[in-house]
Amino acid sequence: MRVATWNVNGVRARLDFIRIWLQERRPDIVGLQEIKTEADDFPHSTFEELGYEVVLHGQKGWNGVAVLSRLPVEDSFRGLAGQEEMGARLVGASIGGLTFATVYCPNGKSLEHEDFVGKLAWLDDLATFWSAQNVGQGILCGDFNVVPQAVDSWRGEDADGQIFHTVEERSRFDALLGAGLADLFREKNPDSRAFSWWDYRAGAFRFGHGLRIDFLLGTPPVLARVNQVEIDRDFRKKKEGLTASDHAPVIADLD
DNA sequence: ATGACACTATTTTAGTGA
Repeated sequence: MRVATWNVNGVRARLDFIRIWLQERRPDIVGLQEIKTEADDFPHSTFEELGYEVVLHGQKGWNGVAVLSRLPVEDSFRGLAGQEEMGARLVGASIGGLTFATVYCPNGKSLEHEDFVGKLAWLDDLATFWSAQNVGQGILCGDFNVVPQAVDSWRGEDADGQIFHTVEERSRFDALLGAGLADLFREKNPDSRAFSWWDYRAGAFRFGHGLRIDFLLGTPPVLARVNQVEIDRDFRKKKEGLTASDHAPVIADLD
């Protein structure tokens, strides 16, 4: 089974690019973030034609998440209770004995902004939500907007304390790990300096100025099934003249 | 220090992103 997470930065603007990726990589289950559309404007037919069922939690213009599955979806859930005012940022489903959820965590804007406090609260509620599910085989994936360790930032320790790199944000990420979730990429690639996001501006991608903020987190039974995890850096580049998202997909292959 | 690029919205400029 192949699973993946990808912040696509607009599903409608990215549709032809996503189609190429799905046909080339053939994932079974995908968590998408920043689809930036409500359900009425979602390109349902494109995914049906490619063989995917869609579980969607969208809103107009901003945020929005979806799960794509080639396997039958047995059950689904949308939204993080009590956090509705933060937008459409969580969706999940039971698929093939797996609880698969994907999230687009709030950005926080700046350390002084009220949204930063909201980001921390949202992450607290996410950990509470996940723990309450008592998940056996489970994956929680998405764009967490947190850089877990210095090695995950192109600026290394020089970025410590900046937004995405604060003790407060890192402690929330660590709480998810403490709740039994493993960072699948880091487990399989303990020493890699690898990024999943690069700014569109200033040639950040070619200069290697990136961050690792997109994760596939898995419960212990899932970790035991993982063969390999990779960041699909090739799909951060233009394809057939089409503009890429500023995030690369992260892919894991499970037994 | 600032901005750089890309997306969306009853678009023609502004807000957001990380």
